[in-house]
Amino acid sequence: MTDHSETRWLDDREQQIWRTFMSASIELQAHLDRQLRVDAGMPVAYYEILVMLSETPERALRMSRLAELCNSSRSRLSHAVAAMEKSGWVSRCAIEGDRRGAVARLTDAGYEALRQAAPGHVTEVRETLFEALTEEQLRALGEIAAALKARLKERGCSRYGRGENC
Amino acid sequence: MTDHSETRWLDDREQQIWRTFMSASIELQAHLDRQLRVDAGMPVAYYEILVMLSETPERALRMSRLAELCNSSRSRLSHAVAAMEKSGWVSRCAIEGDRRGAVARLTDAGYEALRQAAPGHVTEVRETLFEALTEEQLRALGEIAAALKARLKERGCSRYGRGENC
DNA sequence: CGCTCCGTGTTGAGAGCTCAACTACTTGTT
DNA sequence: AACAAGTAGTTGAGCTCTCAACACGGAGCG
Repeated sequence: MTDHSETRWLDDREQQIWRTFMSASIELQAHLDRQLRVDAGMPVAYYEILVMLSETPERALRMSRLAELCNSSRSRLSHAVAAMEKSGWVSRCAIEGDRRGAVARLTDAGYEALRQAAPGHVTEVRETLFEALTEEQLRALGEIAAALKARLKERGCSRYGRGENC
Repeated sequence: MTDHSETRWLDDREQQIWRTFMSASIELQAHLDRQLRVDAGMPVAYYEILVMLSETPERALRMSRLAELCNSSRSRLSHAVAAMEKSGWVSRCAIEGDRRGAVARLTDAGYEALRQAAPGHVTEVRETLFEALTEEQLRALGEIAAALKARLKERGCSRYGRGENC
C-alpha cells in the first residue's frame, strides 16, 4: 500500500473478468506443462530454454542473456541448466574475454529432444489457444498482452520486481 | 500427438502473440505473488483459499468443494490447508453425516490476515490490470478468457487434465 | 451380509522455484 | 596500483506443487 486512501474494491464485473482471466491462464499453463512432461519428459520452462538456444546460430547463449529471453531469474536458469546438463541436453562452457561468464550450448541430444517435443507442444498450443479464438479476439489478445507487459515493466521493477536487474 | 499429419507450426505473428501472452500472464502472476508474500506473508494461492472461505456464510467449506473453487487439486489443497493450519489461519474439523469428509474453516486470525492482505492485493490488481486496459479491451479479455476456459474444459480432461475428476 | 467399486482426503517423495548469501571477475575512480 | 562498486553465475535452504500410493468410509448389488 502506497496511499492512505480507501481501497477501491473490484465490482462484480471486474471480479468476474479477473478470476476468469487468472484461472484461464493458469489452467492453460498447467495443461501445456503436463502435456510436455508426459510426452517429452520436460517441464515447459525447460522447453522454453531449449527453444531459445535452438534459435541462435550457434545454438548457444550466455547465461544472463538466456535468462532475459526466458523471463527467468539467473538462479532459476542456473538450476535448470544444471538439471538439463545431467540429462545431456545442454552443456556449459566458459566464455572468452570474460572469465565470469558461462555459455549454455544445446547438445545434439538436446536438439533431438526438442525436435521430438515440438510437434506435440505446438499442436496443443494451436488447439487450445488459436483454435479457441476468433481472428478479432486474437488481435485483441496481442494488444492486451502487450499493454500488460508494458504496464508491468513500467512499474513492476520499482516495488515488487525480481530483486535483480532493477 | 494424435494425428500423423504434418505439424502446423506457428507463423511469426502467432508466435509473437503466443509468447507475449504467456510472458505477460506469468509475469503478472509472479508480480502479485511477490506482493502478497512480501506484504502479507502468504503466497497468492493461499490468499485465494482464504478468499473462498471468507465468501461463504459459515466461513467454512468442505475440502473437495474448496478445491474446485480454487482450481486446485485435492492434494495441493490438503498441503496448503495443513500449512495454514500451522499459521493458525484455518482449522480443520470433521463433517457430519459423512465420516470421510473434512471441513476447512477460516479462523478469526485467518480472517484478520485476509483483511490486512486484501487492500494491497486489490490495489495491485487494479493498477497492473484494470488501469492498464481500456474498457473495450477489458470486455474483450473477459470473452477471451471465457472462451479459453470453455476450450480447456471441453478437451482438457480427455488427455492432459489433472488425473482427478475426469 | 459380504463383496466390489467409488469418492474423499492425506501422505511422502521428488521436482522446480525463490530468496539470500556467496565466490569470482570486471570496471571505474582516484 | 589499489580500492570500491558493479556484474555473472552458483549454491543451499526452505517452500510449494505434482504425482502416485494409500487409508478409510459410502453406495450398490449379489
